[in-house]
Amino acid sequence: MHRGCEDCAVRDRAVCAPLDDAELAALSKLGRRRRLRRGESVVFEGDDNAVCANVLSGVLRVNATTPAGREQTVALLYPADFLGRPYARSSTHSVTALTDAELCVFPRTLFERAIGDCSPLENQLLRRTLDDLDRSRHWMMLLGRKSAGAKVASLLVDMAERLAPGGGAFDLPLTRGEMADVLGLNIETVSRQLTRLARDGVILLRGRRGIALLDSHALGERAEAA
Amino acid sequence: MHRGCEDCAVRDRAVCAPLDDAELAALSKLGRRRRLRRGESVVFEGDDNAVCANVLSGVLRVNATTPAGREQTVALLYPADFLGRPYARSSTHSVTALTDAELCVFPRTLFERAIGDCSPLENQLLRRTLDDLDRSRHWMMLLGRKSAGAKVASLLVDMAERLAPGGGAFDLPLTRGEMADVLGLNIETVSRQLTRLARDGVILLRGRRGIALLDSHALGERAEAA
DNA sequence: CGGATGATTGATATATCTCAAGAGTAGTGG
DNA sequence: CCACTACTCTTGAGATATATCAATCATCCG
Repeated sequence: MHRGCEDCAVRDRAVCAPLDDAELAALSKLGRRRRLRRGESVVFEGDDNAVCANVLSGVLRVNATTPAGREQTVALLYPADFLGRPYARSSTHSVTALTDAELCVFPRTLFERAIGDCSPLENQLLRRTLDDLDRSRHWMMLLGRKSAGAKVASLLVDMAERLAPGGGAFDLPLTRGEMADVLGLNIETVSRQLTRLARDGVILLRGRRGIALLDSHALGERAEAA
Repeated sequence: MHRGCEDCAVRDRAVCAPLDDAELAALSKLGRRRRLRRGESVVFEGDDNAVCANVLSGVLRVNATTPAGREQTVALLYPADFLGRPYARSSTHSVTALTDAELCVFPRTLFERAIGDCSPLENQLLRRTLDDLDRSRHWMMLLGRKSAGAKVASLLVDMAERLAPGGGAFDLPLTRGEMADVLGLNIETVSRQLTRLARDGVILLRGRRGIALLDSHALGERAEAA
């Protein structure tokens, strides 16, 4: 069955953080852990919107598809992030694992009931959703007004903050093509911009996924440049 | 002073819709009506985040500024929409009236207290914020992956739904330049796309702001085209 | 080691931007 | 009521960033 929340890796950072022991016990009865392999989806665009979840480990993407069939990634999910869309019967996005990942999954309707029964949970979810909205709007600015070079630099800064706080080296959770879907670019443009950053000594690329930020300051400048 | 909520134009559609009489009376004590002239701002990027509000009439825009100084509109607000960012000390966006407008304004901290005291209000705000997030992500798809022609068509469809449900003619609340800021384009490109739609008989332009959708179906197709 | 997939690089095409000029609309004040 | 002046909008020509197409090259995995 479901193990308790005592050993949860994101106990103090997920939506459930503000719950007291009794509330947590009630909520934990509804949840199940689920492992995902890289490439597996939890939510499918257009399908029944069956689940909500907390991300325990790994990186996921939230994708929308253009009517013409092109993909746009509208959010990246990291450990402790909340996933899902309460109060909607069907899902307008898909959610797919970019790396192997682990989730704490709740049936959507039960989770909605938990929201109604547990005011700290509702409030925390509201705060998170407001944060997500800010992030989404910030990303709109990037998509609408930044150059390819600034987009790529921004994404690297963003991922480094999540995956290697303090700076240094980390593994990219995304392929070039996946980065292109996040940034509204194509594969070749992403590749060229990375090559240029490496040539200029701002980053160091090691193999397909290895990256080190050699000059975070310069990278930040490029993320903000016209 | 502040008149009651009985004559409120958006009584049954704004965040306060689910409140009972007592709850509404308590909330209404905190709010004041405020008129805005076209061009006036209620919220300034980077400033103290002092207010939340309901839009009673008019159209407003929520803008973000690129570090390089370029503008991107991240949301349009219509009557009954909620405006503001609870739980944040400073504001990351500016909010400006595109037409003369009327708001029902609440001091942010008092509104936060009301959220805590009134569970239907909190739940309604959560639902709205989730809707806003969906809309924002949908717009990300447009910014990242649609062509100029599809962007302009999409915006027209969107505005028509809000301003002239049922189709037909309405006045554009935005100048060409303001449309460009919404779509991540420049003025000339917006103008050319509109001219083309008119030449093709999909819309009819009358003066600067007048527009009629002659062929909503064709417009929809163009909004979805590659 | 070999094959498959993903990444890089180059040449070319094209959508959108930029720059520049002219035309249409309002609004203003005589 | 009619210039006059401010904008805003349109249109065109040319520049440029990014996309597309195509080939080669790494890297990873079995």
